[in-house]
Amino acid sequence: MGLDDRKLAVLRAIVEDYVATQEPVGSKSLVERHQLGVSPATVRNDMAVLEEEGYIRQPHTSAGRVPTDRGYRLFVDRLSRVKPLSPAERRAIERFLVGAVDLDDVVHRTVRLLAQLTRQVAVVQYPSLARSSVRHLELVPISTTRLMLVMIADTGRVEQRLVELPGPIPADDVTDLRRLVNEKLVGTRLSETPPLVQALVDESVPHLRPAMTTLSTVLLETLVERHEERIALAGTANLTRGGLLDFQGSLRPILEALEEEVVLLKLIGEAEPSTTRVLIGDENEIDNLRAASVVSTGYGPGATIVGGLGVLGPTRMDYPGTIATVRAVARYVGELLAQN
Amino acid sequence: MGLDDRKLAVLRAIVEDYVATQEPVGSKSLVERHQLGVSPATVRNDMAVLEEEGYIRQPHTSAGRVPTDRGYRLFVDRLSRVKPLSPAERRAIERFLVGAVDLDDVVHRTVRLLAQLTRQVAVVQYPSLARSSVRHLELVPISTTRLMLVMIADTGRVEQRLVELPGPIPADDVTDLRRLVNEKLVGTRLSETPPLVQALVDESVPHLRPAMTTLSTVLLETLVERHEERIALAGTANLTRGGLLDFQGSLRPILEALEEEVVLLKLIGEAEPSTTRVLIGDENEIDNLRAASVVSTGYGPGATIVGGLGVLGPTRMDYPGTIATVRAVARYVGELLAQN
DNA sequence: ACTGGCACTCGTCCGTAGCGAGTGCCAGCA
DNA sequence: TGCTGGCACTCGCTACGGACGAGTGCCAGT
Repeated sequence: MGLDDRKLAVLRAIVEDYVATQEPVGSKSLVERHQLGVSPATVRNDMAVLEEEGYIRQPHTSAGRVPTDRGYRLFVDRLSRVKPLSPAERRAIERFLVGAVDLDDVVHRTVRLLAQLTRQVAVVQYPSLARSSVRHLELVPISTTRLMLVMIADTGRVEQRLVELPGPIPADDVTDLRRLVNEKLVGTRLSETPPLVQALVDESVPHLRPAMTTLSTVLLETLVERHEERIALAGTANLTRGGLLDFQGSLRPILEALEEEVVLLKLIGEAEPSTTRVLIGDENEIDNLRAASVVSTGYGPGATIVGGLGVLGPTRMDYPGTIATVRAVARYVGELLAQN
Repeated sequence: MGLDDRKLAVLRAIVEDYVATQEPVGSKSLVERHQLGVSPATVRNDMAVLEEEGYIRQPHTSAGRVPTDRGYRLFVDRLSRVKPLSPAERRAIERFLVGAVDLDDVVHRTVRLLAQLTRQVAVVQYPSLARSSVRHLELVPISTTRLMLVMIADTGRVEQRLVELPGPIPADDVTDLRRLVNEKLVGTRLSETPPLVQALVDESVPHLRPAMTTLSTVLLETLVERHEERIALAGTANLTRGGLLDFQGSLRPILEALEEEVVLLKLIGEAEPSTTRVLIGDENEIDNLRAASVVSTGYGPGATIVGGLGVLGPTRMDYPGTIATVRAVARYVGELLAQN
């Protein structure tokens, strides 16, 4: 499949025009809007080749061409540079994130910022517990048979769970329990805690054992199994931009997918270091999202990654701009986290 | 405006048929589907009166009638009884809510349940802090100049905030601070704390005063001003049911409104004891939601109310069924909270 | 290898016509 | 007075058809 430079230029032009106008682009308007230096007829020949190779297609016989998912893929991989951010955007990011007091606050501001800048649906994963370490465990007596377990992670995440003890327990024992779990668990990565928690039970003195057993169950449940990941979402209203043209007329499947945490995690939770992942249309494993594209990346203090964030929009999106924005936001959030 | 019994029966029939079929209903099909005991011509006369009074209208000259917001209002107020729940629904509610371990868990399960049962968008407000009392305040040292403040409310809500101290502080002082704030604040309603917090600063011994001042600022910020309310949302995909007929073809304004916490709070946060509030179309103060109806109520342990919940859907909704479900769910949630 | 020319396709945009659901009105009847 | 059957009328919906035009594929010429 010999795609010479001009054919690639034609593809790039088609993608850019289509993204801008939302309308199939024909050979004539292409040569008018771009300095290709050749006639429409030549462009048509190139188009025929591009279509044969599966990079573009005609919605109708007598209409212009539209990029296919494969065309977008080629465009993203080889035909586009990441746009530098405008100073205005840069300022917007700083202004938005300065003044966050809280991890919750950071996440909420970030997701709104992303939605606003990209004008698409934004998704931000809270710092993953699996990638966090225990900073402190607190046990707060609620009544004689109830404790509130509060776990503070080094990433700023705070989780709490009610612990229903098998029987009443004196205040001194709570102090002991608190000391024991902290001694054992502080500083360890959450993913490595299960054996340590088991050890806590095994090693505990007899009169603490029942309480410790219950506590360990809750610990494992809270820290490892349930709730493990949290997600923030914003900008769903942006799905309605571009009328009903994107998403083949029905937002239903998209909205359904966005309600499933599992799905969202799959989209943005598998971040690898310093990569921006772009999933275009069909490449998406989730059926409901075959008409959408996802741009995602990881974020974290310094070089480590503690979570993912990204945006979801129509396959017809401004990839260079979106990629730039997603990266920039991720970097700023990382810096913000590093300050903790 | 003399609306005799038959005219009311006609209105009721129109509402029921329109809700069921989503199509304007004509005089002929009305007499066929309901035992009104009169001819279509008579029904037509009644319809003319109902239209004159503003309870129904014709989308087009040659089409059947559709209820107006005013018509729905009359229907809800005088023409419908709250449907008893089916045993299946009752079981669904119990099954769904049993096994919740956490306030977070309760809220999430509730909002999903509501969305599923009513097939509409569900909104649940977390127990309002303003209506909660302080159960315990915990201060966890993160570093020598940083504390994590954790507030546990009697409603189960847990809020945390990072406190940046003006200077390093020894562990003993943290203990003192903890004791002082707890002695002063535990048991008081959140809305009554501000003067007490101020008193804490005024009364504190000199060497604790700087730390206490900072702490008091954060306390006031966290507990009273910011974040004060939290909201959970589910079922947005249900907005797409009924094609694009509801909401006059554009989900945009609805989705935008749903992204604003303030708006949602206005919708469901003003609950009064044992009332179910129904807002129909125009009655809604929020412009974006003029095409929608909201059914909401308060919930809480026993007779007290700590928060609101409700659903949002097209004005063309099954009011009796929706009202019944919203009430039932609110009652179950209240019972669940009472167990704490 | 590129270009201009040309025939062809086909979606879009009217304008027209027939259909039919539904109405309003009226005269007649209990 | 209130209900009914009958009837003319409205008007949205669908189908049909023709003009238009953007866009294409192909081919012969440079």
